[in-house]
Amino acid sequence: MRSEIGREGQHERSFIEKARRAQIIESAVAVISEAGYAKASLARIAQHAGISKGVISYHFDGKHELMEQVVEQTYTAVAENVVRRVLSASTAREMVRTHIMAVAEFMRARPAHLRALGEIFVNLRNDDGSLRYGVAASEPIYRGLEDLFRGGQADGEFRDFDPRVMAVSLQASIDSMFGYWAAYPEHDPEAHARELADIFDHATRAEPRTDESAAPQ
Amino acid sequence: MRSEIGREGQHERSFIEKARRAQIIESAVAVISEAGYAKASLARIAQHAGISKGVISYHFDGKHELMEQVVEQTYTAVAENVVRRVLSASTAREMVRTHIMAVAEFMRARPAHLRALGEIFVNLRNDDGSLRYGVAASEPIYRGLEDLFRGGQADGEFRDFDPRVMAVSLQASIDSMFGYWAAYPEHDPEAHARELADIFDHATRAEPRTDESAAPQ
Amino acid sequence: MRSEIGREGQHERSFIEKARRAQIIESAVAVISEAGYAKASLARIAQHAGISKGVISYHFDGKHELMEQVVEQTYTAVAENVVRRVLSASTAREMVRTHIMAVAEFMRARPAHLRALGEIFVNLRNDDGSLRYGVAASEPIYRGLEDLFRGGQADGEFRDFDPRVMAVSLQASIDSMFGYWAAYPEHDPEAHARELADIFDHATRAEPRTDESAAPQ
Amino acid sequence: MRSEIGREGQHERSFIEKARRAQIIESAVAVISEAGYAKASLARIAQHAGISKGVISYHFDGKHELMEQVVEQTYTAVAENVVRRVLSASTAREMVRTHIMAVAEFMRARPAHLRALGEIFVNLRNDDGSLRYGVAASEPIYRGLEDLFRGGQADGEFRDFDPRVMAVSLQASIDSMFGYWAAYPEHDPEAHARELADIFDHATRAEPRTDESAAPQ
DNA sequence: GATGAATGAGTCTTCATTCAT
DNA sequence: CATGAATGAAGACTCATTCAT
Repeated sequence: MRSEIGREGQHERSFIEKARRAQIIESAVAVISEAGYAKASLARIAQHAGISKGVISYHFDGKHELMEQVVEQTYTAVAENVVRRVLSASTAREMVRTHIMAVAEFMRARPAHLRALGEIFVNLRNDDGSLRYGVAASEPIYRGLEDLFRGGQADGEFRDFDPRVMAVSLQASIDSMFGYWAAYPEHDPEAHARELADIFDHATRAEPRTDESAAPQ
Repeated sequence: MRSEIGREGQHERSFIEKARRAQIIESAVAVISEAGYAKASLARIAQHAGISKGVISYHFDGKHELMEQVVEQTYTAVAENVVRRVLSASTAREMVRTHIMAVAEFMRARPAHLRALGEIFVNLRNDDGSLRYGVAASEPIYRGLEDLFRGGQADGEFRDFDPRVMAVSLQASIDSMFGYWAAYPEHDPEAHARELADIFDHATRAEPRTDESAAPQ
Repeated sequence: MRSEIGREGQHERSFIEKARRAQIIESAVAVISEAGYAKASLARIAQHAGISKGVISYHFDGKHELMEQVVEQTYTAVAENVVRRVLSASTAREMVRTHIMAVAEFMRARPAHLRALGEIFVNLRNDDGSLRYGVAASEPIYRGLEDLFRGGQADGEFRDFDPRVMAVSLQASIDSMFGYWAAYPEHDPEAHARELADIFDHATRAEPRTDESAAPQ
Repeated sequence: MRSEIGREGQHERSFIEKARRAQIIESAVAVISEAGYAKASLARIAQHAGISKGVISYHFDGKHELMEQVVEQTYTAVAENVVRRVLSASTAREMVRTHIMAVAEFMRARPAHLRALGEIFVNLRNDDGSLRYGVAASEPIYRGLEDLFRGGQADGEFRDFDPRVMAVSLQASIDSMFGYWAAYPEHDPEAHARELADIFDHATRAEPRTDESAAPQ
């Protein structure tokens, strides 16, 4: 009901409304994560929540807003969790490793949320057909990682590389860790995360010596 | 159709049929890449091809098969291209670099195909709701990279790491390179590819010395 | 509600209730006149009144009754106004002219009410699908005009014509005056009213002479 | 299907399509005229035509286009019929009378069409909420009548009056004739038409003499 | 081989109404 | 008295599929 952000002039939500919205969002997450975005109709989400279709329309401006809320909620949760832990690390090197491990942990705790997030990212579109959350939605993450990398380079912890490409690649590798685990549930995500941390540790660290270590060709 | 003659295997398709199928596949690629999977209805694909909707149903068993054919065709093209070039390299290290560069090249040559491939990968589902091409579809790639890595490790070119995790991460990083370029067309994909090659060069190569180089924690 | 007390007639409504009903009716008028009948949902009316939807249901038996009340209120106001002024005229000829001018005046004073009235007239239907207010709703007006015309004919002021057809045509012309003004706000309604009075003055008055003035054919 | 006017570059309709469109339009007319615009859902129209809902969407771009087609078809039929007959009259006075009689005739022949026309006129709205056919849609009629009146004034057949107001009033009176007949089916529309012709004959004709004929006040 | 036509299930959304608080 | 919440039916529209020609 009504709109959400920029609450100009109205309406802190009642307790019961917040509860309903939360319930519907959870159902949306569950349905999307199980059946995929395309099959996640309002009917199905309502059915999963045990409510009537109209309730969703009552509490959300439309499917679009519901999806955005799913993203916002999940995203916020991930960010808080991860950022807090990353900031507790002292060196850039440790920060990268912590970032990877923290995301992996969150992923183990809430696989459905992450899956739903992924589905919405690649599917939700604006009216003009453009992706609502494209790569651009990851900008904040890229930016944060870039800063981190630049800091490490300034400190001499990291070698000289393009921080943006490193950020994009790291983020993609983390995402794939989740996807891989989803496909192979017997796979050990923690071990994967540790390996991944090693990979980017080697990829970023300053050259141990002044050898002829640059890439050939 | 697809059943009357020589039903034990495939009947060989007539010239005209092959042409029609190719034409339809190309239109599917174009529409998916422009409008996204969800908006890629048969009607739109037919319109783009300048034919009637019925023709698609005539030449393909259904939308599902059409999508599978799009994947198969594109996939085959990528694989041939990349594999041939990778095999021309002599060391494992060079092979990895060549792999990255070859994919990047293909991607620049056929962005629509890659985009369509991505859309189908994350959207096409079996009747039971499971993803038709999940991570599992990348198994052949993973397998190939694994072998490559293992070879390099045996040769002493590469350090000791989990080849599967490395394969998954590399593949994801390559995919993200494409996605990033799609979102930021002014971004230089070749430079990105070179950076990426450097990243995985550092990530895989044998330790230059017997330092205290392992990651902490 | 509307039933507990004094159920044999109407219970007299409390002050607050009358105020609420008036407020809701005004909002209904405003919304109908701005957005049209089809878009005048209870939700919109409630929103315009700054109250909750339930209130309307509480004070009115349903949308149907609300609409009827809008008609009744407006209709009463028009009738009182016009009738009083018409009766102050002394000849039938002046009465017709006064009738036209009085309606025009009311129309300028309350355009929204007239517009809403019109919308409800052509839209509100009984459960069986028949128009709630069809032409039949204008019977009182027709009747009044008929009497007026007949009086004028008896006095020799008016020529011999069918008073019912004249009444229907006059009323329609008056209504159209309003509609035309609504469509062309720069149009001068008072001039229009004067012209219209002239038209029906010529149409009704007794033949100036005993010419061969009857219509041909 | 596809769009209609401005047939740039495509598509004369097949025989069968024309037939279907005609059939659907007739059903729309019937349903609107019987149940009213608000109840004339695509479902009902389809049911009346004995076809599935989707057929309508297939042959028309949407409900909006269907409604416009109903108007266009009916309008064209009326116009042709009436204009042809009016032009056969020789004096302005006769033309006015013929106009009235011709519309009355058409109205008797196709009451449902006229009723549907009326319903759509006052109900169909553009996306922005404005009436698709407001008074403005009658402009061509007004214009034609105006010319006619001006001609008569120039010839000395008609007295001096505002042709626009006369046109609006005449048209409204004609419309009301139809509405009245619809409400009172036992009413004789031909007699009504004759009376109406008399009314406007008196209203328009030149003053027989130089009496004291101007309106009082 | 190809087409246009038709179907019917499924999509989101709107809405008048009811009800517990 | 008033509210927010919920319902369930009905709305227009989309789409993959089927079929006669």
